[in-house]
Amino acid sequence: MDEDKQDHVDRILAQWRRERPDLDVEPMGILGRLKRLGTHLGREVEAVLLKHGLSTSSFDVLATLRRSGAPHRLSPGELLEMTMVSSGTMTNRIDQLEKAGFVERIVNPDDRRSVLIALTDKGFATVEEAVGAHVANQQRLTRNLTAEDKAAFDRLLKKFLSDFE
Amino acid sequence: MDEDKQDHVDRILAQWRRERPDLDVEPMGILGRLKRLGTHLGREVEAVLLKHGLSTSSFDVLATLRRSGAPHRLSPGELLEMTMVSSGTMTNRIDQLEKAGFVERIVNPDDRRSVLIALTDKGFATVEEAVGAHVANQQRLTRNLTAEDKAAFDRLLKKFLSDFE
DNA sequence: GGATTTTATCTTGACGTCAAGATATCTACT
DNA sequence: AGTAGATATCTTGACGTCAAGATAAAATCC
Repeated sequence: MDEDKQDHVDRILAQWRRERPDLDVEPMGILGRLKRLGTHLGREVEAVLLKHGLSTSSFDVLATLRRSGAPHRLSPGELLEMTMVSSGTMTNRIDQLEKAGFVERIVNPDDRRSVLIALTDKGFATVEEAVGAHVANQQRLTRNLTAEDKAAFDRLLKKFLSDFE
Repeated sequence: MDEDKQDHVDRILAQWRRERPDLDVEPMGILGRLKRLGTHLGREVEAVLLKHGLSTSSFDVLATLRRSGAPHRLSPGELLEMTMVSSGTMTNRIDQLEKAGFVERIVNPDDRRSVLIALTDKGFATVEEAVGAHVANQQRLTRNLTAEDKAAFDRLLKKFLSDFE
């Protein structure tokens, strides 16, 4: 199934083996493919969300609120925990979503340092539509992997990821 | 080996299953882990290169020139083909590297639209050191994967990646 | 109850990226 | 030769991100 065909990363590794035969580049192959694949997938995902007026960043926040369940409210701090971005980035994301009318900031009467980010009706409707298209897109993107591939891949990803979180 | 332990992505999927049991979220698990893993790995890589005064972006360009072999010169267009970035991004990267003294722009006598980007001695020395540390770091990052894991992972990545390039 | 430390969020300035368009040069065709 | 189209690079303006620090409010400690 063309598994032995040289791809872009193979050519990079071949160059390194020629120029620096002392280096063990096996990990570079894995990490290089992982990075390229991530870039491709990120662009595919972005393209679909854009049709719903959302960036990946915006979608991530709206989706986090949506899947948290009613009443669809979380503090910026709680959103932060779930999204691997800095606090400044989260402030920026919330600002945009608020400007677009997808969320609103509600003062937290119990802790005035804090604030609650609440999905508006418009935000809820938008993310509800977008998540359907997003999931369908994810299925499309993985359609060429067999069930066995997907299971093995997920197991390896989970194991690898566990080294970092 | 704790493969059944809930990780961050498992918790996200559980939330979606509760809120939207109609969605098939298996692909979301794979793509979510891939994205998070990529982010973690990217940060680890960046940290090591930073010790050599390089960003990942800068290193990518210098490494491409280095592994192309003597005389370590490529046009911006050739660099573009190998790096998945836009032409504007490449111009910006070259500008920085030139300012830092790692590369120089040499006019191409055969085609005056074009230019050759050449590693300076300083650039060569820097990338030569950096690539050693980088490869060692990549080995460290993958040290918890068995030889079988790595082979299986690479096979799956290559297959998946082939859908996009 | 007043001072200190901790927590939660936001602000600032810098960087890397992209899409779209500008510029300069080359190629091909008449 | 002259013109039209293709090609190679650079410019511009907008985003998303981060680290570091600012601000404000709570919690803790004496």
